Amino acid sequence: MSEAACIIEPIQRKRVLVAMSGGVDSSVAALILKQQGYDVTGATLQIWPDEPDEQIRTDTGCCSLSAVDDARRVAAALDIPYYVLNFKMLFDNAVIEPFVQEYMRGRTPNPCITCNWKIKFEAMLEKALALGFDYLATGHYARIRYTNEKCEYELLTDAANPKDQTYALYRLNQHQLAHLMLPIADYDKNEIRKMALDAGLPVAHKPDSQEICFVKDNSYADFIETRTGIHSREGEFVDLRGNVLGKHRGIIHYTVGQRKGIGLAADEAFYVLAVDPQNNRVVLGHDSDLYKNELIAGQVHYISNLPLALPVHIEAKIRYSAKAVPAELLPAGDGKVHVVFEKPVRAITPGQSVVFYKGDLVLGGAIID
RNA sequence: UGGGGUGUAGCCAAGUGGUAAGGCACGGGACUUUGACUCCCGCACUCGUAGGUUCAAAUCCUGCCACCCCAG
Repeated sequence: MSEAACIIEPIQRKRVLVAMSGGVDSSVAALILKQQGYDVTGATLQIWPDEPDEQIRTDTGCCSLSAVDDARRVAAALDIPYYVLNFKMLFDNAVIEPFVQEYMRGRTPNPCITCNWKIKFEAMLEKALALGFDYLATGHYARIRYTNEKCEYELLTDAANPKDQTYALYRLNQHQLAHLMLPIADYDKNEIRKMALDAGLPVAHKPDSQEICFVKDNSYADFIETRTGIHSREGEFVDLRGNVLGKHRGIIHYTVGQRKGIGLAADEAFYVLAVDPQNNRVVLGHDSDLYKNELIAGQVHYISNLPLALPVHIEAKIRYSAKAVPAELLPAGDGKVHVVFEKPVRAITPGQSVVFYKGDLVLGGAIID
């Protein structure tokens, strides 16, 4: 196939809106683009309703309000225009509400994936394009490549980079990739911090974010109870045979593979094997009971427009910090997929995403049933 | 109130004269842009209680208390 066959022409203009979280990564992303000569503007999403002073957090979190202050200072230091975009309603509807509902159903959602999917690369990107920008840029660790063979954009991991974030980006499509820049992809975290330091950015030493951005103190269960007004009901811990082992504090407190917080003393540690919202039960077992070699997943998404011929051998990753492991991807009816792993994997968790890779290439992913 | 047994941290449990293992739970930290896992550290100046023997006792002796079992 010749280059002439390609329909999509890479865009040549240079106005870039950088999604600035107030953290080091996105700040340096803006820095790099500016140094490369792009017409750079910064923007922070305001996604969480204003609250009194306590909301001014000084700790981590990709999206807390202190993020706005930090991002604004970085923008000033870089001498670029800066805006705050109010996405509170959308964030509430598209991220927080589903997050809460999923937990109520006994599942374990990943709000960061939803946020990237619905907010950053959908709503924010469209907003940027509507405002006349050519690109949206973020501080994610992942690479984008345009291939002339397929006339498509590809999302790639940086195998050497332990900060790889492709797991959270598997919902990207061709349109989005065509307008997305990930400037920090070729650097590692130490280099990024050094660049921030050298440029005198005020966030050079800010710690990495790590909590759910809209939940304080990691107490997501409290958050759910407060928001829904429903106090979680106590229920039974049972073993695989249905024997009652004790009482749990409400299913929203548990996720598959969890050890902490069960409170039962035994010869061997107990882990959550499954959450059963119908009977308000939590099934417990031991570590060896957590390994399974297959899963069914829905809401399948592929990055390429070209259909992926199933079955196909891939590598699959079942959670953010897991390793991608060899698996076979099969059709499962209803538009779902059946993933069969070569070796059993630990703690397959409903609500989490399974992401498909082929070497460095990110193929797509789905949400585990 | 006859006989036997047991009593070590929140739970289980080593230890039988030489100065309190371990597991689970729990707490703290590291790691981590979800929830987890994992890793590291901590966790009985004290062994039901009161005395006694001994250079030295959780370990031996005695009283008391508690619980369990078997008998009537």
